[in-house]
Amino acid sequence: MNSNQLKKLLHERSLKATSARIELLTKMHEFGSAMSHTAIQEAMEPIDRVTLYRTLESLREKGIIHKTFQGNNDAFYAICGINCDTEAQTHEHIHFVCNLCSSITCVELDENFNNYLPKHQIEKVSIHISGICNMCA
Amino acid sequence: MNSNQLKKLLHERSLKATSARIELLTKMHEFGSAMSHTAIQEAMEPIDRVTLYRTLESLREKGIIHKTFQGNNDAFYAICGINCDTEAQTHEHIHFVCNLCSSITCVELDENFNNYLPKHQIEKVSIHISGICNMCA
DNA sequence: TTTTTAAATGCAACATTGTTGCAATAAGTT
DNA sequence: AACTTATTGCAACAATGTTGCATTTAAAAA
Repeated sequence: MNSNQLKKLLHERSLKATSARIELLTKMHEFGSAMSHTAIQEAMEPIDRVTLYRTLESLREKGIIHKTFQGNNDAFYAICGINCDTEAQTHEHIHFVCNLCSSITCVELDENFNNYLPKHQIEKVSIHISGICNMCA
Repeated sequence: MNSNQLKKLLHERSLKATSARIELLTKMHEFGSAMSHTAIQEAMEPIDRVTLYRTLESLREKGIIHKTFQGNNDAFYAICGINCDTEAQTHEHIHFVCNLCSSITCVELDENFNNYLPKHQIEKVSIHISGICNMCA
């Protein structure tokens, strides 16, 4: 995804195509899988911490990236529609974290979880799985 | 679970039966479902913050409680074997968070996730589901 | 029961992470 | 090019988590 495509995407979601946003999305795209907040911060150095928080939040609000947690309190982020096979702005998926290469694969989830939770109304599902991915196995 | 049972449990795991540990486990047991770190801190007032961190960590290390994250960075904790239907010290389950009453139900997970992730070696699964629980529905 | 000893606590100080307000800057519009 | 508004960068603050150390407490030994 080049700079012009990113600008178009940002404009579609009524966000200005600022250098911080373009750089962030480019870095995440290059990285190829989900990145932790810490990893993003390092990759964006010497960006202002506050700007990074606000940049991530604006992109998340507009559904361009999504945010999850994986067993510790370092949030991680993935580009929607690049790491994930869906166009929906909100969607559920399995995050598979490889314990060897640390890559995070997003897998769509379509199973009916009501089998497990009868009478529960399910509004949001997030699944985190870790192990060894097919590349590392 | 009374104080003597708790003392026995702590001794079995080579932990001293200190008042902080007994009080914490009693409060969590009374509460009935998983509690966030914030909720625990409030319930334990005026406990020293450091002591609470260390108490939670020691109980977690010995598999008496477990720790997970649910969409934000306020960790939550549940007593293993009380909130969960298993004796294993490490186990996988679905956490169902009710958006109305905020209770957290643990549901055992036994599905074969390799159906979703062919060739992946799955070591750890954590699932977070939120919605409306059967009590609130 | 008293003494011993090792673990756990409480405090202070520090480190890290996340937030708010505001003036300066940059993006998109006219 | 000038205008308008979102975004940035900084400073200050707030909240969360960690470390070292002297004191206290729990459990074991005498």
